[in-house]
Amino acid sequence: MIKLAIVDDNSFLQKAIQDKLDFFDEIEIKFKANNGLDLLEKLEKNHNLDIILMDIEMPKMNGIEATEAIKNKYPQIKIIMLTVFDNDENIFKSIKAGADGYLLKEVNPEELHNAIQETLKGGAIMTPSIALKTLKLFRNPEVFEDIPNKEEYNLTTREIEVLEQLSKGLKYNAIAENLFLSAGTIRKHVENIYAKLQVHNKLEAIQKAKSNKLI
Amino acid sequence: MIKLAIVDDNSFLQKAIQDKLDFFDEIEIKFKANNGLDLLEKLEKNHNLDIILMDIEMPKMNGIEATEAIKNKYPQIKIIMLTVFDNDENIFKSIKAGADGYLLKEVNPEELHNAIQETLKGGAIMTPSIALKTLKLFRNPEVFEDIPNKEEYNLTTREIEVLEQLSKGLKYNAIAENLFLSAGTIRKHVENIYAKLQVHNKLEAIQKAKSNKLI
DNA sequence: TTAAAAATACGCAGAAATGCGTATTTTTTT
DNA sequence: AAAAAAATACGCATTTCTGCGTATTTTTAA
Repeated sequence: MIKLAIVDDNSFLQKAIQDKLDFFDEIEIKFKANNGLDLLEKLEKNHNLDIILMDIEMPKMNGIEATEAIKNKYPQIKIIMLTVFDNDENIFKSIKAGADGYLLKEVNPEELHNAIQETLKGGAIMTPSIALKTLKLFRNPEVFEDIPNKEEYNLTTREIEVLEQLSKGLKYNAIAENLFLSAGTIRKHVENIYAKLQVHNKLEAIQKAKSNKLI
Repeated sequence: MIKLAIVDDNSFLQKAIQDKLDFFDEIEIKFKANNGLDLLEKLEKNHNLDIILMDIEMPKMNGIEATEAIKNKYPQIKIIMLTVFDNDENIFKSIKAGADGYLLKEVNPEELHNAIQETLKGGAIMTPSIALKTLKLFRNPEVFEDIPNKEEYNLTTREIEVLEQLSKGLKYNAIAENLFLSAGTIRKHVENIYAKLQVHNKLEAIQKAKSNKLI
């Protein structure tokens, strides 16, 4: 059985999607959620899910933010965006957030079913109009120049230096030797870095630093 | 009638494609070419064409170069890449060259027919495995630079799954919960991953996996 | 020239990760 | 049907990391 969830703030559209899936015996709709927050709460209780059909425009937390959160916490769960809008920004952000597919709500039951199957097999599915936009975005390298996440973290020179060493996979002792400091000092710098970036381990710190072009 | 051309240096594969299309009455195979140069010469005489099914690996002029040339001279002609290889480099270069779709030769007649229709309607079609690679390329613009020396590490599916979770910064306990395994099993997988990649911590494993496009 | 910020350093406690060994069950290949 | 590979799981010892507290010295800014 395929364990699936539907996320949409419009209960009519929720029902419409459900109706499309009712044709298929091996799909079990584990639950429905009305927005990203609602979904995260429900996943907190039970994350035994294979795939999520996600609307984008929703109150409280939209589908893109939710996708990002889920892919960080439960990366094994597949997510297909299912929306009425196909504007570049939504597509681009959805892909960046980690969506595994992107369909328009007008999709027919067979296509939806096929998309679910292919996604679970490890492929990806897009409606042709979306695929075209994806290709066009691809040919246009400017889009990759990120919307500068210009948050200000106020890392000091020393902290960035330590981050750079961290990002090489070096242990505290090795970094201390490299910089002619005590290991304790390195630890303290790392603590301060974590506090400033609001993370709790090396990997998260490095990822956040990279995505903000601090290193 | 849809006016179509097939470009492939292997006459058996040319014929195989033709056979797939013979089912469909509205498709007219205007001509076949054996390589990019051959195609350009034939277009010189008659460019009254709707769509081209293009192989990539060909002598004299390959499909990517041909696509670039044709999109420059006859941009109204649609081009679907049809190949046995789905490596990142080919996909990336094809898209950059202006291809309107990308299918693997194992595609069945209905899918091929559908792809032709959708492409002529102004959409784009990719097989799921290609679409996935496209999405990944999208998320990792760095990969555009280096075509790596894909070493063979023989990681298993499970090991890659664990690596992916590791790369999100998840702790062993969280990974265990996500995959419904014991933490001990995750540890063992990680140990085996380290042995295979010849590294000794998460960060090195993730970096090595990424640079070899294992994740 | 003070006050603030940054850099340095240590200690303790607990959490997490790593290395090595062993062993059973399940799946795949031969 | 047998052999090999993959996936599962535990235990023990050790290292490394993380969080929190405290404190001194150096550098920078008001």
